[in-house]
Amino acid sequence: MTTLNDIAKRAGVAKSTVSRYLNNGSVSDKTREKIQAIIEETGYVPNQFAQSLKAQHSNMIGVVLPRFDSPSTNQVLKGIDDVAHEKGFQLMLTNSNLSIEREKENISLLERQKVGGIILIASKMDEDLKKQVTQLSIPTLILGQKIEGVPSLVHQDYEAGRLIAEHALELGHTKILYVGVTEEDNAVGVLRRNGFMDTVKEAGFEAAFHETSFSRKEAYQQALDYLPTTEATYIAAATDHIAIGILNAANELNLSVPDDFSLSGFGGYSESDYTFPSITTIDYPFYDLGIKALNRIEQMMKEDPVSLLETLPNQLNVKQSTKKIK
Amino acid sequence: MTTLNDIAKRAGVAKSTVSRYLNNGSVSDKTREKIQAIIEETGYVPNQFAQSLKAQHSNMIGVVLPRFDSPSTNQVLKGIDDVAHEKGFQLMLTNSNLSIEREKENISLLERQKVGGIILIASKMDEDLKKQVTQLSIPTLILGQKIEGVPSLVHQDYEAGRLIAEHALELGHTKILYVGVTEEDNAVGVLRRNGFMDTVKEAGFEAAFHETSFSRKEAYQQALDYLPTTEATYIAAATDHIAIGILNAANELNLSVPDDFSLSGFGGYSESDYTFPSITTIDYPFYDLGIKALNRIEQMMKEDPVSLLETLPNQLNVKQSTKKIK
DNA sequence: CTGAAAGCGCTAACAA
DNA sequence: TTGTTAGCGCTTTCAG
Repeated sequence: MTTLNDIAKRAGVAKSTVSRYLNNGSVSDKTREKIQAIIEETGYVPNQFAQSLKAQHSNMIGVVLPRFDSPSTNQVLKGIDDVAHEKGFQLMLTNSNLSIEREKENISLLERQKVGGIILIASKMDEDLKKQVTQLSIPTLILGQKIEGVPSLVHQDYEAGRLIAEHALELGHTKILYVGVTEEDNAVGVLRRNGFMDTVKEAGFEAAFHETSFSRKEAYQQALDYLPTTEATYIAAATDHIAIGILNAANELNLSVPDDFSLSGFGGYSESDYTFPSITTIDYPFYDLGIKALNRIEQMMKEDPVSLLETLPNQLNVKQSTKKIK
Repeated sequence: MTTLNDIAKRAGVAKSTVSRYLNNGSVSDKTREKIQAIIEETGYVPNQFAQSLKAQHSNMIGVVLPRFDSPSTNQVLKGIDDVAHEKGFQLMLTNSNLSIEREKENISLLERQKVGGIILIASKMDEDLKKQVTQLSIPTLILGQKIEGVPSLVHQDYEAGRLIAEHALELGHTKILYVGVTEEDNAVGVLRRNGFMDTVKEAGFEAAFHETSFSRKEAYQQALDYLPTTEATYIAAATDHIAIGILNAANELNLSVPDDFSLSGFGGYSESDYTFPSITTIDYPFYDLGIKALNRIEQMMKEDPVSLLETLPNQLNVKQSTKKIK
């Protein structure tokens, strides 16, 4: 392996000169050329361990993600990765497998690895985790949730709830069922639902509520139970996955969407395009979120000032699964 | 930050003694206890950069994956991650975004990072790449493809093709269309198809062939064209995604699966469970592949001997989309 | 069983 | 502009 020292010897200079060439660049033209030639010839690449040992941190970017098989997370990841690749950052991905304990573990791990920055794609949060994140000495960016005092990028979930509710009301629906998830998830479980419920209430109606999990399978099985008896003409599911589960149950029960009831999701995963009927949803800019995230964490690593909170707008995407009530 | 030196000083011993305590362990009981207490008290954690600088390599495991949004890759990843987490290995994931150039880049990158082992989830391959992999000084394991002389784990794709063909024939179908992909992908484009075609031919029939891409959207659009005129009573798609695309087109055209034609995929992604009708497929053990991969790379890193090639069996999973011909 | 000392490859303060 | 030097935190010989 070629080292700084090798280059220095062959160029007949001190290693600090080579180091300077590599970093600041304050070197005479003559030595510059000499060094350059030798580096090219040998294909020298600096040893990252030595650099990091010296610097006391690496410039990798750590990412904590909730799971590998979430289409939305994968879109975010793709955005992060595209920019990271372009800017030459190395990513260190850690999976917390939907466990809050592993989220904490992963953060500690990235801290120990002394990554330059952390992007936390949040799922569940508790006080412990918030405290841990707040005390981190590494620049940290939260995606999808908020923590007091920590920079974050979030979707406009409350507004998304409103958009879907307005859509349902415009189509003339008044018997409405909202199928949501646990309040432990603030963005999906609380904001979307509140945006939806508030809007329905303001219009003078009341939506029923059913709580399910994020699992498509569970949504499917529960829907088999409640679909036969529900009076709702519009069912708003809190995610596209849940909506797909409900659609599968409707098919199973020989109910037609949107003839028997209208159905919508949230998310804009490409999945909701490929069901039949395709499902009305709110498109979230996941890919853009990833792009923004990496740019922002880079700023933070350079200690540029950044705003604490940025919200990304989303929009209604009307497809085949919703229609005017007769 | 606490260092080895700090511990040594506080314990009144030399740092080499602490190091020995941490590694081999040949230390007197008395010093052992002293050191232990201080380490616990301070929460000391060894500096990985220093360790790696010394060792000239880290014990992270690098993974090269084709893209983030593939359900099968995600399953493999989950298997890899579960074992890695259990065994305390750190993963370094790199995305090659379906580009063979980025595959090469990523491998070089992992080489420069001096990871302890590389798991290459292959997609496309060319001679250059094969050469690069063969010359690697880091233990490397290929998933899903073969390279001469490099350990690999592959699916039984040819056999999978046979299984599906046998199923179609058993149901009495003789007018068969196989919708496949490019031969650049050996496992999916060549082996699956050959297994299928050979079996059909041995039975005395001939299947038609249509080439498409891996994209569900493209499969959908092309199917809109050929479904109205095809004579096939059985369509075998080379992946579940393609099958879903075809199913969507059938829905669009008011064709019924399996009444108008039977349809099958390959892959066993959970997606094929949640369409209506659910799609007959070959279940591949992706998660197990990930588990095996990590165990194997660990062996390789310990320089245990490993077999060069292991093939993982898969099995037919009959669901609602295929039925006996009338 | 333990300590002293060298060195992994790099950076940066200081001196020339 | 350049070289000398010290040191990041750890492991590992080699003596004792």
